[in-house]
Amino acid sequence: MTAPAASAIDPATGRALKLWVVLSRATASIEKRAREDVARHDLTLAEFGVLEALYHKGPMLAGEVQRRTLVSSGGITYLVDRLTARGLVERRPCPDDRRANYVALTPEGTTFIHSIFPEHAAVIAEVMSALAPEEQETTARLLRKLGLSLRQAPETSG
Amino acid sequence: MTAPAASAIDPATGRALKLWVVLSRATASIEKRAREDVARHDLTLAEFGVLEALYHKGPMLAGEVQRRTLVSSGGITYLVDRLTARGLVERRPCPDDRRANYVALTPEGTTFIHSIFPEHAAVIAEVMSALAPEEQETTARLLRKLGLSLRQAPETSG
DNA sequence: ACTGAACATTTCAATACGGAGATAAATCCG
DNA sequence: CGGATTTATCTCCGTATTGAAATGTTCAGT
Repeated sequence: MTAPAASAIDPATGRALKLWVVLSRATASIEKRAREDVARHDLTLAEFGVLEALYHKGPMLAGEVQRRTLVSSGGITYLVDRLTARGLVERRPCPDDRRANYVALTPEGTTFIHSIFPEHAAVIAEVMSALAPEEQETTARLLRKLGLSLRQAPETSG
Repeated sequence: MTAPAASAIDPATGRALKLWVVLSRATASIEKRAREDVARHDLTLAEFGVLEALYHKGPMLAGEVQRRTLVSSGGITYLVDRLTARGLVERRPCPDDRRANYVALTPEGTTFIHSIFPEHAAVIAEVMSALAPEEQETTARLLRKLGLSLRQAPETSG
């Protein structure tokens, strides 16, 4: 009688809920660790994400960075403003489309992310080392499947 | 020349980073969906989490709710304040320890969460239905392993 | 060329949440 | 018993983030 409604949950739903809880917790734990790591350099995870995206993909349109880093359109402006103020990135007008503009690392920004990325990657690697390589790949494959299904079918029921 | 540093990443680190990206994205997508669902009832996910915890476990000390819902100490006060203002939960003094107090659902709160929980659970179930039951269990098992390792070993390197 | 719709980005106000220190109660130890 | 330490919660402030409306741009149709 201590679990009033849980008993009314069918197995499939219970399984889904359990997965959701575990997924949330694991992500929160890792995020916390990652956040602490980048905080040493006075960065938020979102800021780090922008730098990393530019580092690995080169200059991108603001909208691309936005989609890649999963922040709102207002958020990307804020982030780029902050990083610009620190001299790590810069805006460049897009010649083809004057509505848009590129965001690119400055030389300082490149040096900076180049120096801190490996440490951060090492932290993530250590965190994930709780799983064997094969397990990591299995998890990634399943989560990718899950994530893709959500982007393809935003609203199904009705 | 378009991927300046990625080539310098060893396979194990690359695997870990890839998993981290996929994990973040999947969680963000599901969180977004879950957030939209509870927003219909003018709740944040954190508020829903508090209600759900109390619903399934009965009255708990504020600190327990905090640990379970992964918010800060300041956050739990804020959440309980808001839910109290809406008449959904109430604080009850703890007879044994006057510093502490229980947080419990009011009758209204119980009715409320009872009426909305199944819908929310159904949303989660639908989201997770992209994975077969066995896949869900595998994912949950691996993520649990990952999450546990983090709580047990907060700081390893040094 | 002119109108209006779609689009990329920015501005702006609102807010949920985290974190440090304060408060108050319980516990421990001499 | 009385002072020190730990524990549970709250208050206060900062701030990252979102969502809506505004701004300026492109493009299709006529």
